[in-house]
Amino acid sequence: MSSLAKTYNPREVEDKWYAYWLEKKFFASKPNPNKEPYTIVIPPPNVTGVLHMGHMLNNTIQDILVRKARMEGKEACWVPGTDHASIATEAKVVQMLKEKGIEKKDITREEFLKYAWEWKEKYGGIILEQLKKLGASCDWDRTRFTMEDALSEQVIKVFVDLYRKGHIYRGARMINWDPQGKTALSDDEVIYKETKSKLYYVKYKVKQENLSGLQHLTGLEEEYLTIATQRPETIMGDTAVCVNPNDERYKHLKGKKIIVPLVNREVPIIFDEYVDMTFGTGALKVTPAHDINDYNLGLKHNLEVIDTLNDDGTLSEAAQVFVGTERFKARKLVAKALEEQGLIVKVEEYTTNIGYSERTDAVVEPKISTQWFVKMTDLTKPALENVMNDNIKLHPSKFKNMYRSWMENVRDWCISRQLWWGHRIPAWYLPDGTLVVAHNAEEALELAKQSTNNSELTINDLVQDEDVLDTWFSSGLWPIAVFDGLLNPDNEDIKYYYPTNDLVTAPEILFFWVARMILFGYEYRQEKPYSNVYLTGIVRDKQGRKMSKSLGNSPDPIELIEKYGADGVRTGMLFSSPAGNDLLFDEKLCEQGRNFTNKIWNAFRLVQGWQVVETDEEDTGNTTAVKWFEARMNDALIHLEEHYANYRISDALMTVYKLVWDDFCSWYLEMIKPEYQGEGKPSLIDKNTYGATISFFENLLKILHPFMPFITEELWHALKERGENECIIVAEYPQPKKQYVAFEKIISEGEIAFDIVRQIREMRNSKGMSPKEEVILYIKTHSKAIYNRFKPIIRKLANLSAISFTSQNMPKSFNFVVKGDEFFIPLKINVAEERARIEKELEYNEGFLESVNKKLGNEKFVQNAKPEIIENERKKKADAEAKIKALKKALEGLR
RNA sequence: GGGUUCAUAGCUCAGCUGGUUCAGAGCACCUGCCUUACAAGCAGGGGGUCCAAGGUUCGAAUCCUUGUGGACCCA
Repeated sequence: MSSLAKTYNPREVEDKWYAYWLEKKFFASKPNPNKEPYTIVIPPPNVTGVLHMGHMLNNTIQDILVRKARMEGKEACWVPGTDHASIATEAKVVQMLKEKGIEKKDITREEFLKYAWEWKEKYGGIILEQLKKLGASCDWDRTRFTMEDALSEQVIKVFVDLYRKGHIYRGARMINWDPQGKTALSDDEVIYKETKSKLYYVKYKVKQENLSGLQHLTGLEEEYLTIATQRPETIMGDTAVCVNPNDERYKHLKGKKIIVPLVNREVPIIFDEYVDMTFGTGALKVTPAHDINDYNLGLKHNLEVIDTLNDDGTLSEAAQVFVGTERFKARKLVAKALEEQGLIVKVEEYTTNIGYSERTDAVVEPKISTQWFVKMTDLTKPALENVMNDNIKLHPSKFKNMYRSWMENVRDWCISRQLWWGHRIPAWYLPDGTLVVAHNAEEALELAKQSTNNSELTINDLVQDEDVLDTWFSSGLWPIAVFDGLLNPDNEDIKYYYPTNDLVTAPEILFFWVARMILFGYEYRQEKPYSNVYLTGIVRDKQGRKMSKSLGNSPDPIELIEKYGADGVRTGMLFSSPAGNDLLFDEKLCEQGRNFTNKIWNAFRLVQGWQVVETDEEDTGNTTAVKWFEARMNDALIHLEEHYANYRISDALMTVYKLVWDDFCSWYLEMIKPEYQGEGKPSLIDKNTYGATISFFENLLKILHPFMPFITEELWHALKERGENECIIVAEYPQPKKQYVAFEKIISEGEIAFDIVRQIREMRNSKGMSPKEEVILYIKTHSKAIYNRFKPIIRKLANLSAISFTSQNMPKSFNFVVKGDEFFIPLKINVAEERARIEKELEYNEGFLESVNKKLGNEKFVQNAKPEIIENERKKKADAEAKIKALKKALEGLR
């Protein structure tokens, strides 16, 4: 017997093969005009990142696609790389400096960047190393980084180009300010969460006109207007109070002024239908500097803008009171001060949606600020069209609608970030404040000299914009930039690999990233960046919670790989992850994956213990077994191709899983398994069967390879001596043959045979008989021919001492019916029990026949249904009738 | 509030343009087995009013309407 371990040990093989593939340069790709290119660019993970379960899923899928394409003889190229992730990385570096006792504000930009690069060099490659453990077959020689010189140059070029084409502008706008990260956020980086808050009802004093006597006449002492606000700390920035012109309660206030509490500012009462009369008191305080809607109202009514907050979220000088106090503390202090002045009418509990920074989780502050924007309306047109017409296909397609609604309602994209780590905006300011956009300082100086007619200007007169670009701006260029397609638009790589084929990413960044790549693709290559976008789901825990560090519910992928093997984890991830659906991850899935590798391993152990003998013995059923499996495998290959074509990777895996486990191991190998020859002696098998089996095994390994690269490479070499470049990673992928009649015939014969085997096994089970106890099977049929081929197989699998045909019913025997034929096994039986069993089956079949007859008896059905459907009903009827007849006869035999 | 999307077995999901014995798969569960490849295994089995109510149709898990409940996007 073999010396191989009973269980597969992935640790012994994974690193070995990965190193071998690298050594043989199997992942490397060069443009090859004789081959069709197949390209994927990796969604660049953050340099700060370590591998998480989302990456595992995402990159496993990419690797599957790439490996299959490579085996299909395509020039497969998977470009890896990382993303500089401005906010996240800067936060990490600031944190690191803090631990060293260095504050960011105490060092220069250059010093800071030096630390940042050091940090990047040290930690930035971790995630890529982890991907290697997973088996990712990236062309590592092509690894790129969004902030490396070559890529930065491309980013700057695009910025300047867009600016000069008029697509980029600078403007004062209400932006989302993250006071913790001290940066502006795009709308997409704000997460709205339902938050418990309070609604304060505050009295504002209406200013009385100085008309003498009037006051006395009307008897009015002092009039107050009550407003409701969630943010009392912004009161000091109020520059109006607004009511609805249709609101009867306030009509008399037209033209009056009101006094803002605490700061005693006199502001107008304005009228606008924007105000919801039913909310709060129907009176709205207007703070243009701190609310987007108020800002718009302010624009419309020409209100003063008073910004009462500093960048760090503390109150500014303009607030006059509580200057320097943090905003939430200020809220309490203001409320208290108002209370003391008797101006608080009441306070209500209130639930509202509040925006949080995706990066720092700080409450986002609406703020007026000068930022850089990309004008989106002109650029989005081709990006929308080509997704809607399926030129770029989204998988699953349900995301098309979401994509459209976003693209149709797109707002200008705020691309500046108040950070140091990133691509610094190539804009320079002259002493007089004029702006020059250029590729570098030298060019800027030249332009400045020209525009000012001042040749005396020096580089020291120019001050570069402090801001950097949104990270998505550079990652939007990724599919072009990794091939240097912006600086050398006609280079060989970009011409060969672009457009790429597939992109695998998460739906949550469909807009952040995917849309922007598409938009840039059309702007700079007049071509889509890829043909298919496969959207994976979010990996969640068993309870459906998103995996997160704070919850601590995410397993460490590397530990999982150590525990179950990369192949086991890869398949585990895919067992339950249809495209676009969230994956509820359970470690059990990896266990199932590991068990599968073990199953394959043991199938190999079985086969490798065999020895070929020359034999003249007549066919033992092996010929049938081989033909049957050949047909089954072909069938599976056809389905497999369909699944791949539709990006149903999970279904593709399941097809292979069942083919290997059920058809190959449970049926085929059991059919051909030779007799045990005794301790230490190899089992003997005929040459044809052995050869066919090895070839089946090879094909199975090939179709398994994209899912389980390591074990398949190991067994590929264990199965046969191979040359040093004859690896499964580059072996030819099996193609299905055109399905022909012989295949269908043997599969249906096999189905009957298996039915018989199952019936006999069930009989043994229900009667508590040992599988070792041999029995005799009698078949009563009109068409003996259909059993000819499978007779020896049925005998072997059901452990029968003999199979005979009979023309008579056999009384006192166990009997069953398959497809209208009767089967008898002489046994001591309980007649009543058997009758009951058969009567139950008869009842079901009669009911079924009745429903079929009803259908066929319905004139409208016969008139309207398609011919093949009617034909099918007739066949069902005939089958049911034959079965009923046989069951009735069986009952007669049991009298 | 507007939009998109989903609801099928205990769990995760298939089920394509209505029609195969259509009610499925995997896992889980139950029963019996350490049967010389595999107990990380083998053999067998039981699970569902296809969210609800209407409608279209000869025929509905599938199409339409309404409702309920969830998810996501946008405000």
